[in-house]
Amino acid sequence: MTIRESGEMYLETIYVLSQKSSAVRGIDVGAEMGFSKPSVSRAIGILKKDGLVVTDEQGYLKLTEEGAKRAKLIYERHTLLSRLLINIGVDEKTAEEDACRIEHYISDTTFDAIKKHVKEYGKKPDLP
Amino acid sequence: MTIRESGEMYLETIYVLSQKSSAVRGIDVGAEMGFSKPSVSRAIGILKKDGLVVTDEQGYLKLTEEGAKRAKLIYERHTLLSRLLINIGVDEKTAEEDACRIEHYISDTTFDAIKKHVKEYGKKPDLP
DNA sequence: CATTATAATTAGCCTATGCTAACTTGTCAA
DNA sequence: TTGACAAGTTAGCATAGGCTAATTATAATG
Repeated sequence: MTIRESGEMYLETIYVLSQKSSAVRGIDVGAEMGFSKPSVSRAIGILKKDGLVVTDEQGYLKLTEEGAKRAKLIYERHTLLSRLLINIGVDEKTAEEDACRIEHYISDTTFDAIKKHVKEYGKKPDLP
Repeated sequence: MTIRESGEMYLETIYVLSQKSSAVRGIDVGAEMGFSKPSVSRAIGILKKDGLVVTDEQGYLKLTEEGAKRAKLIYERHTLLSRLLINIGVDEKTAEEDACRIEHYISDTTFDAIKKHVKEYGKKPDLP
């Protein structure tokens, strides 16, 4: 089964948190996303079942290779979309928020176009 | 209650069909959207309850003033989004499809920015 | 007028995805 | 060792929004 918007958001959140700390727990994901523990528990269960996330010996969440690949893709979409919006004059906060909602619905084609556009017209330096 | 993505799509579809024909029925909406009659029936029931759609004496669907206002807003988003995507190099078909999915998630702020951008850089003539 | 086709509705199922309440588990400190 | 708190899980509820099957209502035709 293909993961959905919700699953993508969880995956992306785990990815982002993993970059700040190697010790990411469900509770941290929930705190970041503003969701309850049971919601996180179930969502992560699905990601595990789909082979995108595992729990290490200490009980911390780790993305599998496939999970990391997918998360990066989503995060890249997020970043690029955000920059596109900023390029056309949207303030950063709003761009960030809108990118978050829109990122799940963009086709690869549009994604490529945005990538190209941001490369050509981007005023923002590359993020780390 | 505020209508959601689904409700917006139904509303927009009724609006678009109403421009081609003044005799729009539930079945036409279903055909256009690829949804079953019961799905349409329920969705339209909600739009009616929300005062956005009514049925005229002949049983045809009509948007109320409020319904038409909302539908136009959504459709305008659709159109502008589509043009933005075309402007940055996405082919028309994909732009159309993506706009359809994204249109429900754009903030007013971003919408205004897109409007401005399309006005300045738009290569496409105004649609009717 | 009766039959048939078309449209709409009702009943009820399914999945996704949020929630609370309650239980379990594991760690840590008194 | 035990008690307590934090993290995770389970059970079960709600809503949104698809679906099929079956019914009802309306319109058109032999």
